[in-house]
Amino acid sequence: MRILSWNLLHGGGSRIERLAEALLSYNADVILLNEFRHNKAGATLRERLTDVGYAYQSAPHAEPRQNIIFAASRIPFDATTFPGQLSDPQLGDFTARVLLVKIGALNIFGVYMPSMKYKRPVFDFLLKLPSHYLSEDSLFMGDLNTGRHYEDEKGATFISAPQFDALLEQGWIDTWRTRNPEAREFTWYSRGYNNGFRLDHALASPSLNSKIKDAFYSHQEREDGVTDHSLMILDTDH
DNA sequence: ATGCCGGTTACTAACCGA
Repeated sequence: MRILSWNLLHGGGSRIERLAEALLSYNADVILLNEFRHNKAGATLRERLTDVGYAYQSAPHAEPRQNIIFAASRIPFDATTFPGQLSDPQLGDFTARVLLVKIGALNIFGVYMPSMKYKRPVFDFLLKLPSHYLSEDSLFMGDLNTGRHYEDEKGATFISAPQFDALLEQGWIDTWRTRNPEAREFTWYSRGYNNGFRLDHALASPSLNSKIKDAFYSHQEREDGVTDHSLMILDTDH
């Protein structure tokens, strides 16, 4: 099974045809998108996906201008979004940021992490998930908007790096890093900081990790200006 | 050192995103 994750940047807009073309070229079984929007570009993309067999699609309810998470699959799945659980006493409620795509015994949590302090309740939600997920075939995949200091960024600027590390300490496995321990690749580039950051990740449970044949990024589309993030692909034995 | 930028649109000002 091939699982693909990609951030469209503000729903895609006029770039949507280029995004669709690149997306479909990878022939993934399951597609997780960040910054999808329920607007014209979103509808165009859904049509393209439906046309080539992605009959199963899911996204939380949202206003057309909101950037949300979206999943499409050629294999039937059960979808669960997590909005209510993510309310925070200090930060308030916000749109669903986690979309569970359940395919048989495989739990794929598509994640679109907010920025800055708004990451905290979403990380807390992931950290407090029932422990059975870690012993099953499970995955957190998407734009986590963070990574490890000095490894996924040049310095130590990530706000939620301790929570990212806490997920790894729980036993979640950074599928790309464990296969590329010394590599330095980035999935987003800041012109302001003049630095690259690896923000897009796939964290797998041990049993799922043992079934992953390959975990890699494609940077070409980002370099060509199709969107501002690299895309990520996982190939599993499923 | 994130918006002063840059992309998007229930558009041409307001929103969102490292």
